[in-house]
Amino acid sequence: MTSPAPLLVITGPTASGKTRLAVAAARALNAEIIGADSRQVYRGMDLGTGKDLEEYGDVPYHLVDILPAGYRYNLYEYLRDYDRAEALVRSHGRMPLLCGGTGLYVESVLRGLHLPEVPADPGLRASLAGRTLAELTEILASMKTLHNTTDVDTPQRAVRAIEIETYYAAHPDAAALAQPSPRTDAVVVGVDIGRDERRRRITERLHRRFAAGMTAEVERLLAEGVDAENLIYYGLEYKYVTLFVLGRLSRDEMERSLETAIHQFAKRQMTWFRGMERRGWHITWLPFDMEPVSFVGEIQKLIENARS
RNA sequence: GGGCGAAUACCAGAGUGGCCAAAUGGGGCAGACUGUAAAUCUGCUGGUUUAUACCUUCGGUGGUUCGAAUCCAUCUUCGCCCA
Repeated sequence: MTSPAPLLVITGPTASGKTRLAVAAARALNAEIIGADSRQVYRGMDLGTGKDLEEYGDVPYHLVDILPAGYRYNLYEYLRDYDRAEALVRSHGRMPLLCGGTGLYVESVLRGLHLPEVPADPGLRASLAGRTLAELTEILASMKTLHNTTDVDTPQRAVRAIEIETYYAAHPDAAALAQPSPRTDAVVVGVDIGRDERRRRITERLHRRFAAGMTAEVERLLAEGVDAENLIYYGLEYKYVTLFVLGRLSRDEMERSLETAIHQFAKRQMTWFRGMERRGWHITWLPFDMEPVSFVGEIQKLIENARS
């Protein structure tokens, strides 16, 4: 009796070439790719998110192009969709290959986190309206141990956190569901790329994207009725190109700020991965410029070791 | 040829006798982060393994002063204006 296929994870910073390597691995290992990218979920946002759909060929992929541009996806929805996607891949008798650079999504999957649906509570929100962040923080602290800082970054976040805690208090079964159970069947590979090379590739890729019509892509999204504020909220390419299209930034300012912002984003991704390692996740780093055949060979070894 | 202005840390830029290793912003580095995560937030950023400490720094040189990034002289470079 063979043990079930492990969960293979391929992550890394932006512009490291994750997709290409993941596709090679999926072909060799009979896997289907599940995206772990908070922006590639949107349809019509291709150049700016670096979707590279043509690289997939006949390899099935999930959680890419699943939502209309302008939608605001979140972690709860991602985990819900992830669980469905993994079940679907397994029902095909294939190995799930989680690929993407959204650290929060990747780590949440690895932690075996499943969040219950917590509906908005208009009454509660109304009763908390106008409270200061300090007051909200105090209320939240009285409900649970503050285990993170982003809950109380802004009043809106704090209100949502209180809303969730209130719901948990009334629904113990939902609270129980939110207890993570870390997965032990995962093999995590990181695409390793040095800082200078990473920055070079980001800059180079950015120029290619502009040449390929990234500005036109944003103009098209706006013309289709996607709200500019939502595009700006997406950050990076969509934020800066939208600001340029709206005339709020000159072309030169936009290109410079965007390039810097992407470099900073990649750095933040690396901070997340280092944090994951400190939290106990083992990531095997393989060089970004490895031959796909060798890359796949290394992964096969890792999977065999994990099985024994 | 004459006149004026400017030269400050990686960059921009404040400071105009002591409270200045020098505001602020950017960049960079490090970090946090469970319902926004390509988001949001925090710390550090001349050197000395710790520092309410010392050393080196504000174009160069030489002065004035108890004390200079700040005042004076001179040189260099850059910008502007009049010829």
